[in-house]
Amino acid sequence: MTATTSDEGAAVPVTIRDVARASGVHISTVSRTFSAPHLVNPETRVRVLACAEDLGYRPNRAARALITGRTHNIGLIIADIANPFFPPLIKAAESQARHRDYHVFVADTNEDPTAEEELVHALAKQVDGVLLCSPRMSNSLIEQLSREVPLVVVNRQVTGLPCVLMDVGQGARSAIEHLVGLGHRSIALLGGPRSSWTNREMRRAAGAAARAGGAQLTVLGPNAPTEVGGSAVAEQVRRSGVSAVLAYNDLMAIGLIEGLDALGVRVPQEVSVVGVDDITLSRLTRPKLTTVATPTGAAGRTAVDMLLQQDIESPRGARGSGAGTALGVRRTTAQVMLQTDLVIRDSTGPGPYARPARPLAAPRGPDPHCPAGPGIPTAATGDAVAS
Amino acid sequence: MTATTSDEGAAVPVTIRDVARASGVHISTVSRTFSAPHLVNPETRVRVLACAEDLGYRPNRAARALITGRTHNIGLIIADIANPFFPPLIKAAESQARHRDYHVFVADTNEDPTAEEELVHALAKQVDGVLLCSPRMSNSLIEQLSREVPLVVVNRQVTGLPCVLMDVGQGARSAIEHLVGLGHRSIALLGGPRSSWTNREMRRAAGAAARAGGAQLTVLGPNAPTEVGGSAVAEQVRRSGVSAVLAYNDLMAIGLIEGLDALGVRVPQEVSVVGVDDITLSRLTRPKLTTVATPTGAAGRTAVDMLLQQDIESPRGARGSGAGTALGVRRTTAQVMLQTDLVIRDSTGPGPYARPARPLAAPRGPDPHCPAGPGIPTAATGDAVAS
DNA sequence: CGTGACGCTGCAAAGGTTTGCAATGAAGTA
DNA sequence: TACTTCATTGCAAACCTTTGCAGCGTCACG
Repeated sequence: MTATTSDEGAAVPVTIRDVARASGVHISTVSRTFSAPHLVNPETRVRVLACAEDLGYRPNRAARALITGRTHNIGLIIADIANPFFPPLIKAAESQARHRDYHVFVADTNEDPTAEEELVHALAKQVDGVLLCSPRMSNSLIEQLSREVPLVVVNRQVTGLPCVLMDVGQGARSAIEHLVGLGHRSIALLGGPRSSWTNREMRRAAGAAARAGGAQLTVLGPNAPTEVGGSAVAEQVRRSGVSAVLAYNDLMAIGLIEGLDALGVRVPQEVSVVGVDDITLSRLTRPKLTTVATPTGAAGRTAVDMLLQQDIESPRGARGSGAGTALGVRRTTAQVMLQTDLVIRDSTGPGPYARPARPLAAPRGPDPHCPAGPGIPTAATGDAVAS
Repeated sequence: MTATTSDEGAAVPVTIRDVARASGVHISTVSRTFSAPHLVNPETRVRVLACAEDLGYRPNRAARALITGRTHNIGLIIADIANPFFPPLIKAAESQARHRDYHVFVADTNEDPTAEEELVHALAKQVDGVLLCSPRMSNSLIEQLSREVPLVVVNRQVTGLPCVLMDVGQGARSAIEHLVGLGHRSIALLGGPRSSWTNREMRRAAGAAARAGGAQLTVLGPNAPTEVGGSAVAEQVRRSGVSAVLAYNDLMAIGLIEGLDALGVRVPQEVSVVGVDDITLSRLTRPKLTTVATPTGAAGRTAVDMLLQQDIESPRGARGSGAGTALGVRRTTAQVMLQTDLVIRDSTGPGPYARPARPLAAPRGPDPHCPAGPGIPTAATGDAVAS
């Protein structure tokens, strides 16, 4: 009869001390049995393990963290869990973390910069590092927070901090070239949140690509990066008279298509629409969405790797004179840029300046209006990855 | 010059002790300044707060948790974050928790019962309680785990534990009655995961309703509760010759519609499809999905409330002789059942035994085959909540 | 037989915070 | 004046674990 575990209800929390008492050894031996098994006699070890099992002992991770300075948790701060862009990233990060014996805690900020900051503070001491995904707060605040807890930023470039980026610039360029190749010369860009790095990148790249292709780009926004954000601008898109739209986001693209549909504007017959992300949903709506696929899974994995690598090379343990949770010297500050891919489906079609479908034996002569800038490398158009 | 906060890089973690030194009081006074302000002299308080602000002090929640036994965190274990059913629940839970000064940590299990168990253990000491959403593990295991950490179960009935349930039985009944009312007599039920409580409830209720309505119910499954799970059974649905399908889930319903489409079977002209959940997506696909709306937001809020209530009434603090983290005496064991609602959209239409569209002045006489069970309260059919 | 090495274990401090209790001093009451 | 009350603060134990150091016994080697 040691620490009685009453079988019904209310279990008394069993600590390392109970196990020590039960197995007749010192608590340090029990501790070592779990954290440094090779240091304890095999016989003792099995006895201790048996007692622990018997009592249902589980090490208190909070107490352990207090002294080691390592929680074996990582935090994942997400702008909006409801955006289907994120779950694949979350799952990839989780699986990668699990392989390294880490747990992931996800927190949602509702696109609110204040919530972001508060969450970083709240997580700081309970995790070994934080992945900041598509943050909405300022770069300077991010830098400041990075002094409190190791940070890896996803979808945002912050100098001096490790970042995982997706090449949406390249993606936007491909999309514009695709549209230009289809004969569109008047294109709208549906902007996302103002504080989004992705948004700025797309704008820059799309502008340049349009200029190079002899097309005119109208920027509409900023808008909420959701379906309603997209459907809300449908009227504006129609009035603007463009024949094609590149949306910040698949969700917005889908919302826009809905909105246009409600206005009696057909996609892609009257307006072509391209999204970004290639969320699962984009394959399920009609028309299926042409979109720029982003490597979300790879981003999650990479981000976790970078965070853990950074943790490992820094001093572990908060013992001694102090520099606590893995801060300090020489942090990896690598910035990784991942490729994106244009996936052509059914929401894009020939525009007003389109050349005839079959280059040879064309029924109608080539469109005289087409000023098709000479050297545009019109990326794969007809025969691409179409679903 | 007290604890120097080197401005570039590597900040030394500042503790309560630093603040005490800086403001010339004992650490206990600093502690009280934060956790029991009314106990300290206003003048002292402002001085301490100023120093704390100055040094950038933040209480170490892990250490605090170690002694109070309260982390002010709650864990949220989710079967599959990628299922759009969950985000609204997560967000509602988060917002409710935030109001009560709690943080929510979300973890995804990939529908894996083992991961579920492991996650509960990992979370146990780092949160004050766990919300188990649509768990896949056994009831007995859940009961056992509930001895380690306060638990609230969502979408599963476990006797002796607080549960938040959605009345999918009622939902399935309404759906079947709707279909029967439309003239369907041969209906399939697309089952979900075997270990799902919702699945069993639906099966039971749908079976009863079909019997009452004089229709025949074929159960197909179990299946993965995803689009691919749905599209995978399209062929089987076609072969079975049913004219209507009730799917476990909107995702499956949408997948099924896709799959049928690929086989050239049109919805709702040839087969009617009803989903469950009313995820945002169900309004965006064509045809728009008829579905049983579940109150996910309410479920999230209620679950958090029940958990916190349970925490509050139990002994706080792990001081004294012990019953530690909020276990014990008289836990609330309420089981809440939330209403569901049938939302009729475009994926359901008249079946083979349909009565003519206009009851009066019918062009064709009433179908002689229709054995329409006398007293079926065919819930709102034509003029319902249609989008 | 003495010495050193080694394997195993115990001791105690440390990590950052909370909190019951006691001490201090001032104000109020009799 | 003596005694009580009250507000404020300090003291130190406690939470659970890890870990450097030292002690002990055993064994091998010289």
